This record gives sequence, structure tokens and C-alpha cells, in this order.
Amino acid sequence: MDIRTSLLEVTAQLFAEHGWRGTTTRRIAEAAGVNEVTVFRHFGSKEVLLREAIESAALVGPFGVLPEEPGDVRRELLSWALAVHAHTVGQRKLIRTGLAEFEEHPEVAPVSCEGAMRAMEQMVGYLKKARARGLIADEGSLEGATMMLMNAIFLDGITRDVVPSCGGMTVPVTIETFVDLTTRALGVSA
Amino acid sequence: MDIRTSLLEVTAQLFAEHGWRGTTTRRIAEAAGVNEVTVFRHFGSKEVLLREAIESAALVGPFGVLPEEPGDVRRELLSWALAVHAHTVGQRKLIRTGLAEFEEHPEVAPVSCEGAMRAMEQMVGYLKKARARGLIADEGSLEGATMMLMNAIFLDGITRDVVPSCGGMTVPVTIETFVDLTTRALGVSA
DNA sequence: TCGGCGTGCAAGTGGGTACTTGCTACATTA
DNA sequence: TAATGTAGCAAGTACCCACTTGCACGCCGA
Repeated sequence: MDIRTSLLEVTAQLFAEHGWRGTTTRRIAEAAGVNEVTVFRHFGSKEVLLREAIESAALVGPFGVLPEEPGDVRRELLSWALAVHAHTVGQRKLIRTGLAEFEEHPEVAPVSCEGAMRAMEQMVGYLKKARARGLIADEGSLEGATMMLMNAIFLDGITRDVVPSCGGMTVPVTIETFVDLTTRALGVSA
Repeated sequence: MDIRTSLLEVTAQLFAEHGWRGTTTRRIAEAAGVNEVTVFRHFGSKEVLLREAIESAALVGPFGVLPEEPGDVRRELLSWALAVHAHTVGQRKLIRTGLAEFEEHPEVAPVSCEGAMRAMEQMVGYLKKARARGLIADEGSLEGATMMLMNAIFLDGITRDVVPSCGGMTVPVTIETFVDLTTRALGVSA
């Protein structure tokens, strides 16, 4: 593989696990199997390399799509939610580190959550169409419901391996419960 | 103030903002206004000091209580949720850093979320009493609803200053929407 | 065959890291 | 008054950090 590419990859992984300060040029070089000098010859500085690596690592995706035409809202939302959760779990280390690094490197944190932002827009659009079609009740904030469901899924995804999830519910059960409550709140017609 | 106490305080704050590696003994001493040697005379090592500081910082609270006897469920939940959110916002830096540090210091991460755990238990107990009294419908998982609401509030609290909250809703509006959806999902009698 | 080009290697620079040692100054207490 | 404990200060140790320099080696196109 291209040296440049593999440097970006190992850097993103090291950053996700050890943070900015913990990702030393020596470790990067070692993990990529190249000389430390080569790192600087390619990127000039640690900062440039890290920025580029984080940005490209945050762009992985997409994680699933909601149908253009809402049909079985409950089922469609459920499979969508499971995909979002799986994607979040896959990115959890990067997200956690990115959020913490916001204090010292404010520009890298938002990019690590970019996927979640796009997902929310997608779900809001889907729910609006569903409401227009009379598939869900006329009351209840769609933006609020989206934010609440996504927040719940997102937090579960990034903390599940850290905190002994209270109750110890499995992923499918948890997500199904969340979707169930969401459809209940929105008055989804069975 | 006692030197030992002020060392613990500034250490917890430095850790919340700069992480484990970024919290150097030099900075600790400088921030506490003491000589660096004094730090080692009191705690022996950076590790001991950090552990103790994080633990004591995570124990601040409590942030509010739900009434023993459920009455106006919607209003009681709302004021409770606002208090939980405010507490989360106050602890957000410590929580974010603690979560990220889980990779390298697995034992400090859980303590930073301990408050949230206790809050969940409290809310589940409250909802069970409310259901027993017929104040909420018989369907819908109470544990699930609690987890979902707390997750949503918690994530909003720790990311609000990092990610440009989609929609730009204010805190009271956001929390009210979350509580509204929760009561709707649980069929709270008006 | 030759001239770049990319790479490895060894060494060094200036600074930061946790942590130690030896000494001095002061305030409390016996 | 004398002993003790707590603090500051200066210096030093051994290591890690990002980053630089100079040189040698091999590969590939002209």
C-alpha cells in the first residue's frame, strides 16, 4: 500500500486510542513500518498529518438509507436505527477522543460527529413525508423526536463498552425499545 | 485553603481540560501556587494524585430529587430533567475527557458517569410508582423510557458546546420537547 | 549509463516529562 | 529554647518529544 495512505490510516487509529498528545511521531512511524523521518518528509509536521488523518477517518460511511417513500414506518425506522447504532459503535473511539480533544483542538471535534448530523436531517425528512401521508399523528415535534432518538442511540453506541450499561440490555433490544417509544410518542399507525 | 485540597481541585480541572497526559505536574503546581516538589511530597506520584482528584470531582452532586409521591408527572419530570441537564453541562468537560481516557485508564471513565447511573435508578423507581397509581399507561418499557430520556439529555449536555446543535434549540425548549415525547410515549394522563 | 527521487539510518537540537536530592526558612509545639 | 514538620528553591537524572541534518543506498526513466 501507498506509504502516505498507510500513514493516514495508522495515525487515525492511534489518535482514536491515544489522543493528540499520545499519538507521537515515533509511534506513527513504528506502526506504519517506516522511518520517523519519512513521516516529516510526507507531511511536514505532526499537526498537518493528524488533521488530515482525522478528517479522512471521519468521512467513512454512509451507514444506511431511509426509503424515499415511507411505508412501514416502525420497521423502516428500526432497521435504520440499527444501522446508525452499528456505525456509531464502529466510530466510537474516534468520537470519544474527538469530543474530548475539543478543548485543545476545537476544529477536529465537529468533524467526528458529522455523520450524525447528516443522519438527523435524513430522518427528519423521512418523518415529514410520513406525516404528510398520514402515517403518523399530527402532534409531537418531529425534529424533537429525531434528536431524541438519535441522541439516545448515539450515546448508547459510544458508551456501551465504557459504562456497564444499566440493565445490561443487548443492542437489538435497546434499539427496538427506543424505536418503539419513538413510534409510540409520534402515534405511528400500526 | 488546605494545600492538599487545592491540589486536588486544580488537578481535576486541569484533567478535565487537558486530559491525563496534558495534566503535567508542573502545570498542577503552578495552578495551585505551590512548588512542584510539594506535589510529590503530598501524593508521591502524578498517578495517585490524578486518581484521587478525578474520583472526588466525580462525586459532586446531587442534582435534584423526584418526589416520593408522583403527582403531576409531566411537570415533575420536566423540572427533574432540567436539573439533570444542568448538572451534566457543569460536568461536561470531565465527562468527555473521562470517556476518552477509557482506552488508557479504564478505571477512571466509569466514575465520571456515576451520577447518571444513580439518576436512572431514581427515575425508574419514580415511574414505577406512577404506573402503580395509574398515572401512566400500562404499555411501554419504563426502563427503556428512562434510558432514552437520560441518554438524550446526557448527550445534549456534553455536546451542546462542541457541535452546533442542529436546529439551534435552546436548552429549555429541547428538554421540554424530550419530556413531552416521553410522557406521550408513556401515555401520561393529562 | 547517468541523474533524480524516495527511502533508511545515525546523530543531534532544544525543550518537556516525572521524579529525586540537598539545602534553607519559617511556624508550631513540647 | 529546642525539636519537629512543612514549605520553597536550585539543581540534576534519565527519558521522551517534534523536528532537522547529512549521508548512503536502490530504483526507475531518459
